Amino acid sequence: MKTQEDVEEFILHGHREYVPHVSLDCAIFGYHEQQLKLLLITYPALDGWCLPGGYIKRTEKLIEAANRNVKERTGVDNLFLEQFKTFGDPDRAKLSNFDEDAWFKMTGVRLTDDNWLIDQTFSIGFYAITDFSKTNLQTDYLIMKCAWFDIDNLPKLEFDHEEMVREALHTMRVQLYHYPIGYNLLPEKFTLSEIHALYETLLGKKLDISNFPKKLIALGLLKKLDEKRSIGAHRSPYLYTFDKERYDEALKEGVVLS
Amino acid sequence: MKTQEDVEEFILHGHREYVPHVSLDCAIFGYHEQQLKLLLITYPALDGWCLPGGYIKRTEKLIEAANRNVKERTGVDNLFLEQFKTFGDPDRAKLSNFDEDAWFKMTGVRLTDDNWLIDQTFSIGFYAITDFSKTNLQTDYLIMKCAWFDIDNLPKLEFDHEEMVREALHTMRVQLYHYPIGYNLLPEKFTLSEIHALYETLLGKKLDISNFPKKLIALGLLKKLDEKRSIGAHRSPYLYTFDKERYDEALKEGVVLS
DNA sequence: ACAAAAGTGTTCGATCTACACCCATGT
DNA sequence: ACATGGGTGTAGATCGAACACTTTTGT
Repeated sequence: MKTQEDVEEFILHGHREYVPHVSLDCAIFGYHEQQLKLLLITYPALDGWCLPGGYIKRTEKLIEAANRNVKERTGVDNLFLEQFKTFGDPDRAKLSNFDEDAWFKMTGVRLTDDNWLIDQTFSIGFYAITDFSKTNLQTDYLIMKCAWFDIDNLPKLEFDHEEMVREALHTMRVQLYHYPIGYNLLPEKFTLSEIHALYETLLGKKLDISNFPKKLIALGLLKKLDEKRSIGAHRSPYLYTFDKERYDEALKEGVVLS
Repeated sequence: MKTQEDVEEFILHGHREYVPHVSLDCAIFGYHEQQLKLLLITYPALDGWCLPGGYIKRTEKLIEAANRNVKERTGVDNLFLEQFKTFGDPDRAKLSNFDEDAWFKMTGVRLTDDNWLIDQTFSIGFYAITDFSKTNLQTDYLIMKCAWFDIDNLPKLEFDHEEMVREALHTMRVQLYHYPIGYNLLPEKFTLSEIHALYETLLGKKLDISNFPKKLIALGLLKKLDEKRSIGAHRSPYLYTFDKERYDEALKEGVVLS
């Protein structure tokens, strides 16, 4: 959505290119140096923050649409993306404070009651995780703001997006030991401390530093390398990598050691 | 869908009452005496079998629509119903062998290309389990056949419904120890043998008879009663019930002992 | 007494948890 | 040598699988 013409076309005739009544929303988690953040956006004429989302093209597979969505906001492609739930109660998208005039000013089009965007819409929830320091946030003609928020300090969200975030977090945490989450969140080679911090942050709780590596290695997700990294005035830690083969299997099979 | 007028109205103007482009499909598993079956239906003018499904009324919550669907087919209300995945790839509903003339004979309406039923539709998958001996299968003006099939001997299914069944089975089996599945599948009071047979059948594998009760009791799902049941020429087994309070918690919390 | 089914231990090993301990490194 | 963070080891508890054993019941 680059120009105002794009927007007008989308509002008036978007249902030709996109399937109406169905959208997707992405809970994109961002990790970096022991901080867990969530990407939120704002739409024109709406006060509050929302999960980034959008409609699905008639030619697209579901996962492709989710990927496109994530890429449009963050610049990052081919992230690990996983469906967690679909939302569709009739009152889920009730707008509390839609400012018609502000919308008109922004878009140049009045939203009439018969517009395809007004009708009830189901939303398929996806979640993803990326390294927020490597993203390149992009707004849009229809997306006013786009920013990372600390997961423990989220603003009030519009629609049913707070429930979505709860469900997304829960699913992500359950799947953390079973899917190749975290693959893109660490450098190619990393230390145990780094992955330990990552898992603690994602799970939001302490993990015993001694038992933690045993578990991951037992699961076969980690490979110990023969290299060390110098970190200054302390003992040099060994480096590890993810066992890519195992991870690819996991993606196909769905689960590592089910 | 009782009369031909209903059907005509539905085909021509259904999108007024129902949300177009979105449907749901239910994998309804049926259990009875160590048999696991799946409910399948056929539509007019289509050779193959499908999962029962339908559209969602504009006034309905998602779970209510799923419930209505299950009740319309089986007569059973208020089953445990759980979403497992949403399907929406553009080619998922390609009809291989749609017989236009047969459809016209059945319904009295020709399906034109601009009909709301023809357009791309996303489907939200639900699964449920019931006791098939207590169901009362019902067909419809738009549902020609409706029958239980042995889970190990399913016919070829239309659309992407084979994938749906695979996913539904997988989700059900993962959730078996965490959700109050099976609550409606056994009599109020039952023996360990009965619930043991149930779990073996649902999981499709043998479970050690000795360790099995320990696990369920440890999870707190079972309560041992002070009664026995006489079963003839053998030792009388104790009776058990589900711990309803624990189960209700599980429904709210989502998980028993996460 | 017996067959058949119910129900209870008991052993062994794997896995988790908590914590104490040793190692490496630069100042 | 010591402070600091990296890494290993171990004792105890818990869990799970496998399998043998005892109990109950009607004939």
